Amino acid sequence: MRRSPNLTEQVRRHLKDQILREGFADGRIPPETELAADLGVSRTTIRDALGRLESEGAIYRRQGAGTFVNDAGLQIRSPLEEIWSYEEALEAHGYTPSVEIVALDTEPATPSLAESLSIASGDPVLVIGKVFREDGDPVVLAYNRIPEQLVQEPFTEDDCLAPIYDFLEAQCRRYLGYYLSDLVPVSAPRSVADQLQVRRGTALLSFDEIGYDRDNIAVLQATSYFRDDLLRFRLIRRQVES
Amino acid sequence: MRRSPNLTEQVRRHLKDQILREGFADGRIPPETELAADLGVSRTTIRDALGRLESEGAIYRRQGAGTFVNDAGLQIRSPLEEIWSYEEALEAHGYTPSVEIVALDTEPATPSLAESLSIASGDPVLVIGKVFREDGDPVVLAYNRIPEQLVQEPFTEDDCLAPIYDFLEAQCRRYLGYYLSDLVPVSAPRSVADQLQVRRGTALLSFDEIGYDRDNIAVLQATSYFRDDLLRFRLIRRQVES
DNA sequence: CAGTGGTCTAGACCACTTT
DNA sequence: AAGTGGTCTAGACCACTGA
Repeated sequence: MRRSPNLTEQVRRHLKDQILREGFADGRIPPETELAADLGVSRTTIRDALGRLESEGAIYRRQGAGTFVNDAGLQIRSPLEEIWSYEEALEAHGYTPSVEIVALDTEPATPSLAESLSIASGDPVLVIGKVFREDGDPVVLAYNRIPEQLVQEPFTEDDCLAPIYDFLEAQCRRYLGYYLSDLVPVSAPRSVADQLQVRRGTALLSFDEIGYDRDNIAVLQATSYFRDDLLRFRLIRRQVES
Repeated sequence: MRRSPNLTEQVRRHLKDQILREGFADGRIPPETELAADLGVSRTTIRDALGRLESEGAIYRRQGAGTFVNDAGLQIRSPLEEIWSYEEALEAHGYTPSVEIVALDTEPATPSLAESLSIASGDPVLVIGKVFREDGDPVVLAYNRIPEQLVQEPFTEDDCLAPIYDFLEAQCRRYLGYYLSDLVPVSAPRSVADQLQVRRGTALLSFDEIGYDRDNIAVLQATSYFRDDLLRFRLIRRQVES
């Protein structure tokens, strides 16, 4: 075991694999000291890895009693607190998605968009619209907006098929750090309903997100719509210590 | 500084307070070694506290450069990965809510509810329905379902006004550990639309949750509906290390 | 009372940014 | 080169569970 990713992450993946292969009898995970000795790392590293597994719902711990596999929590496919591409998310749900560009355009920034992206109102913004399908059924409709001044490299339509963070790296030399995301229920308007092949007025979940790079600069606005009948998000909410 | 809550949490709150009071010049947080010396704790404790602040969006860190306040992330009011009462959530959004019971009943468990709660189909379930209002405007409609066999203590309607985890502790001697929550967009049906005073068919966000106690036993099912125009959820989604 | 997870420390070394 | 955050270790002691 050596560098990249770090030891804690390697241990986390090792344990996660073993959990998914049901490699722990009775769902009981060995004591931390034993894991540390077996894997040749310190108990601190083991505890960090277990801490991540706990926060993603894969295990739970009871002081004095032990550490156990959490079957209910393992049902989470796409952890909301992480960034994933829609291809990844759909594959995690058992799909084999295809992607199609449905919009590729330059538009002037509206005042609110300009405010979000810290650019001037009316500045040109690249708009990339994509639909992700499973077996012909549209599951996700996503629009990404990037200030045109950030786009340094020329690109083809194929480049736009890639996950947006790959596009940001290749075309803008920016590295996506995090999204600030609003969860917004919408009643499908005409254009969205057509793309997702649902009736107008169908209730859809949407994400309204601003993407920030590693220097905490807004580089991206994204709006995505999901067919609730084909893709549902699940998360864990924990009691915090008082 | 002594026990309960633990040192890390005390440090986290101390730093969070100072951030909110804008006590750090230029949004720059002192080096970890300096914080450790100032507060008289180890650097590890400081790092744990900073790690939590980072994951909740209050700060960001850049290796080699420093730690900084994240103004955008501070806009998050009700972190989705935590459990809060709706009173708390609404207060965090600047409201001063009132609560009213709109349902208090015993019903037989449907097959799917029984499955979720690990009880027998048809077993009696206590249903508590509540509406949370701001200035007379309904903001949240919540239904909680608890297997009647768990309810050990007699209770009055007043007990039902309390947050459901308080009810679980007082009446069932159970301690809520976490929720497994589905995010579900719904087109408001008649009953919900009436309670929330919106038109039928309005798109609403709902949570469909199973609550587990500290021993990982399902003790509660909850469905909640939110007026998107009055209460919106925001979260941080981070790039994970590859 | 033995064994488990929970908290905290002190210190070493590395990777990266800034000057 | 100096200073910052990132990783990892070894070890001490505490709090709680369960036989």
